[in-house]
Amino acid sequence: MPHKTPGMWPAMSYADLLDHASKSVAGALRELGIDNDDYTVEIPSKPGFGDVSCNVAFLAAKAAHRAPREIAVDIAKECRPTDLIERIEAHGSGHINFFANVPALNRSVITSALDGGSFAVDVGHGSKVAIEHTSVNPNKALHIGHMRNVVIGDVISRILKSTNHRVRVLNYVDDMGLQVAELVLGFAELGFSESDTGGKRFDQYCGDVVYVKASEKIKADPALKAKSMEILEAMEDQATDLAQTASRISHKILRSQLDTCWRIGARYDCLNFESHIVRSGMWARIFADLQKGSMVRLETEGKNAGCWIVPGSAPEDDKVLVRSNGVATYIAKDIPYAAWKLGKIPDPFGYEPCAQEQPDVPLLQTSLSAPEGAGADLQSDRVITVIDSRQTRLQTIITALLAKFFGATKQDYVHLAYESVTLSAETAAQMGQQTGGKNVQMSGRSGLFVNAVAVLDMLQERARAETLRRNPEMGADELDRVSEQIAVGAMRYEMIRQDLDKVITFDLASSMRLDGDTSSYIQYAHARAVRILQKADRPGGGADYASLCGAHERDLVRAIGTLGLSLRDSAVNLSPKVVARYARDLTVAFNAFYEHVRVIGSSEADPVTVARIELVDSFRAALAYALGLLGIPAPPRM
RNA sequence: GGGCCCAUAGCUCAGCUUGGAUAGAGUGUUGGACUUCUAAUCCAAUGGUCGAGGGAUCGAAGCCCUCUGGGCCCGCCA
Repeated sequence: MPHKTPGMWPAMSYADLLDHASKSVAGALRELGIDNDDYTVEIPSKPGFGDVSCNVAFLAAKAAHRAPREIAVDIAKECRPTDLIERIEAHGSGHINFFANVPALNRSVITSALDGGSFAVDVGHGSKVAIEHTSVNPNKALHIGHMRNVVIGDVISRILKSTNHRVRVLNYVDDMGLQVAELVLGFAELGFSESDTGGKRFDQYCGDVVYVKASEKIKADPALKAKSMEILEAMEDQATDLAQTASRISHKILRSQLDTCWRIGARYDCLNFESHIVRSGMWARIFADLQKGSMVRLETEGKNAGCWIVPGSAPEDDKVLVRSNGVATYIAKDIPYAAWKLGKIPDPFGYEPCAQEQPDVPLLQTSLSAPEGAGADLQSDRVITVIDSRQTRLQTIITALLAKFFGATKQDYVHLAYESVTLSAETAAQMGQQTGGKNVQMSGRSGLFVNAVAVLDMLQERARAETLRRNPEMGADELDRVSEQIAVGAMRYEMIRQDLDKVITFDLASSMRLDGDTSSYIQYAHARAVRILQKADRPGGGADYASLCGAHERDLVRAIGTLGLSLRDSAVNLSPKVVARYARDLTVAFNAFYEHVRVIGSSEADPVTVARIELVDSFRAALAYALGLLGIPAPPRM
């Protein structure tokens, strides 16, 4: 690569540019005897105000009893240029604007972008983070609501890995819950066949047919309700036939679910089974300690008589830990589990490879028979649990109890909440549910949900038709691969482009869009860049970085150079959306460049052409990295 | 009744954490650009009492308070 001088140029060019501006201001303030360190330097939202802007004059105006613009003039006069900053101007508004040395900045951004791996930034300093996501009850196929969980969790894990965190990804499998028991009832009591699924995938058959039917009958028949509770109790004892059946069925469903997660590129380090948590005796040990203290008590009267509770601030806030029949509640089971994740208690599990082989990275699962704590190294300094916001209240309680019992802080144990995915009125109507024009919550119990695999398959068909239309000569294998990559990207992007606290209204028709603010818009630009690079001879001559000075080139350079800033922001705030928007903004900058600036055509030894080719290559590298953070594939053709 | 979240263009959303320059995208509608590195693209026009009111501030979409509308949660289910 021409002009690549490792170590000579900063790896994070825009972060450095900001740093230069900040130090320049600090120096000026010292000269002027102004005492202020609250000011910020930032990249202006609009062009025309320089490359970096500082607000210090506004802040200093008050103490000095002077107009911001006057102070700005004084400060700007004292600011020293650097190798990245050419000049400094006080703007009439009071802002101080820094103008970059364009060739130096271009060179810096391009060389660091072309230096593989230089996009990563250090936020975590090597700290250990466990991320738990997916955690779908093993009684059904994943629907699009679950996909939001999987994608958020997976993207956060990718972002944290790229910001120097040691990340472990966990998937909690509740193989002992009521939902599994009700499904077992469908097979054991209602005559559903385990082998004849009517051509459906097993998870889909169980969730769409058996579970829905069983739920319906249980609701109508108290005897069946009692029966499902019996099954639930029987499942506690591994030796019973019902426990064996439950285990066999839930594992079979889990296998189908994992296929779906793997299809969209999610990977895990360990599956944690609730049955193992229960049978490990973790809760009993903690409970014995708790009983000695004053944080829990046995109720003798009132609605919770016979239960062990954690007293709340008011009687109605009391939370039951152990039921009157002696069985621990979900909250009780979650406390030792959370404590285990945080390494607050010894590891009671052994680990063994998951029987179903995961692509790319090995997958473990908890085991009670394998030797304990066999080097899985899962326990972490910080735990992030991805669960939808309907469980915020419960998670708040668990966080508070963890603080009380184990001294874990809010930073250690994070509930990463997101709003749910609802169905549009139109899509609900297509599924036979009239909602009077309103959106509706999905419901596994009543069968009102949109299957994730079905959506992926439809997306792939759409993408295949579109790709074939443009690439009639493309072979079947490549067509399959590319259309799958487009489908996966579309699904993932849709799940993270909005903020976590926004409800997603899923509409089947509009989810099939491949233009506008979608992942295929972004992927398409990647393919365009790859095509240019394929066609261009790479002469290896000197690049004229000063020539990249038009608005389109400069916008593109800025977009490439700010990847690290977006990555840091998204990691600190646990916000996948920040990277999604970055990828899109980067793409917008490239498309504008592409439309207006010719790359190939003139002499390819021309230093201007060399610079443009390097710019395109830098863009490709930055975009591929950003897409990697989002788990969105980057096809070279589409 | 209590708690959490949301409200910005016709629609879907950025911007709010850390107040500062003309509030931005996509979509929709209208018009335009393919003998050119892929038109899944681009350009132009259109479109905003930033839910309402009050407060602190030189300055508010952003901060504080009140209210309105909407979503979600409040089980010996998970």
